[in-house]
Amino acid sequence: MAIPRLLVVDDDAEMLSMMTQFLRQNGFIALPAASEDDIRGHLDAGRIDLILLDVMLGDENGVDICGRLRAEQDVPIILVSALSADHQRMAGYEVGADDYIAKPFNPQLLLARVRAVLLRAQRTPSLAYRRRVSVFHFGGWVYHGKRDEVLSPEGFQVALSQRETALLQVLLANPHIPLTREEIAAALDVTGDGNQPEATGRAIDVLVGRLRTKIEKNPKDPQMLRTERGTGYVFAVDVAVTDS
Amino acid sequence: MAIPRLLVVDDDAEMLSMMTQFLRQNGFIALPAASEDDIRGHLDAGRIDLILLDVMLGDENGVDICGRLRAEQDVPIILVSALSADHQRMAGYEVGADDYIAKPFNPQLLLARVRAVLLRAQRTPSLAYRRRVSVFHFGGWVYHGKRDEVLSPEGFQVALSQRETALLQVLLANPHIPLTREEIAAALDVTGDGNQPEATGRAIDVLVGRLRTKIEKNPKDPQMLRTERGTGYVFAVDVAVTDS
DNA sequence: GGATTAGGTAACAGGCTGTAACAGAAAGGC
DNA sequence: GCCTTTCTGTTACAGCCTGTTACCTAATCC
Repeated sequence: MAIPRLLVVDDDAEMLSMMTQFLRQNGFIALPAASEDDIRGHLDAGRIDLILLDVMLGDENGVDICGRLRAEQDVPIILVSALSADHQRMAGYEVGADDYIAKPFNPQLLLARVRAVLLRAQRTPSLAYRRRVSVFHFGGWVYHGKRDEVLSPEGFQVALSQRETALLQVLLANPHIPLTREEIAAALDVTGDGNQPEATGRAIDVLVGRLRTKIEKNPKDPQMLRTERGTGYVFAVDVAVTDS
Repeated sequence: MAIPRLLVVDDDAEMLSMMTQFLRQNGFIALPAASEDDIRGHLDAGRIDLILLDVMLGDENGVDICGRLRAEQDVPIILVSALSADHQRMAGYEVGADDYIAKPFNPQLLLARVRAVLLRAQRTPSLAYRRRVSVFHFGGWVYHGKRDEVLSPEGFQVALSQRETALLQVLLANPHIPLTREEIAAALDVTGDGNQPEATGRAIDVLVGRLRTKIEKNPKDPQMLRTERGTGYVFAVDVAVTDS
């Protein structure tokens, strides 16, 4: 993939400058925009791989804009907002946003989400769609998105719980990319109901352990779902996706 | 789907403001209107996905307006009224309203009904109409709406109770869309007599279980009528609709 | 090596779901 | 009207799922 081109939309000039600079420092092409007209101009002018769209745009509403853009195009959109209230979050997803980040955000989290959305978008417009139609191959294993079936290299069907399946989907969408526990929790909630992820607890650790017992030959020495000490976890296998 | 555009019609300014604000907070585009002329203006001006129509409009009658609109267009209509007397309710349905809500209503119930009606409307003008004329194919099964007959992939006719049939219709109208128990109950009541859905009880769970024993090859491991833990149920099959 | 910190996981508890059993309601049949 | 059958909601119980806690081991730092 060529360098991803991001369109950053915010009506606060300082915020806009800060975000574009940060994204450029991290290897992206970041273009600033301040209004829906700006966005449309950029979309007409050239390739845009992802839009980072502020929810509060003066008297305009980012959610509405997102809805209108999505009705016309398949460009991935991440909504950014100072309001982290759940209903807002849900409104964003209903409109077809690919992800949702609350301000103030952790810069690393922003990068991780941008990368995750770009990776997903490389192949198909929406994760939900992909789940319905795709088959994932990884390390001899097969995951049928349509049937939620997991087949071992030997051809045995393995039963995963809903939460384990969701984790596997997150990993399949982000192979070779280290994910923090927070990122995983956030991604799981995207797939699910959008609750604020819990601050404490070892839920992700335990979930990872449970998935390992089911898909790792030797869970004590995991080959695919590796620990990145001090960081989180990595899905260290190549993933191939086919239709059907 | 883009953000649903709702037209809220009420001659009480305070009520109108309250409802539009609440709907906007929940991610909808809510447009206010106070008269039949207002409604026609909006309908001519742009897309309207659903009309929330107060029955008492000064000297006008929402039921009459509903009848006239429906004679001309297929826009879904939910009637809202302070009078919950049964004859009023029936008058509403005879006129072609898609649902009927009594004031004062539970806000969450309003949302559930709005969503249910929108979901149904996504595919077809009216469920009643579709039932009369359509044949549904899903996972090898066939449901003849006209005759209320269900045929298994092997061609055997399967007898469903009234309630089971109603549930199947709701599922056929919403494939791949997770439905909460409340949404299912509301949709069933629309199909039925419009009773307030019971707050407690596991009626939907049991109903789902009963339908599973009849249309799932292995009810213990359902492939079509899937559980969405913490949410509700999803009809996870593609549905094809043909005339005849 | 010893101390400290991070990660793995067994055990537990609470919540959610499936379902058998029961009872009241509705619909026929006589 | 009375009985039978069918339908459907409620209840209770069992089992699964999942987050928390606590303890242990492994890695890291000094």
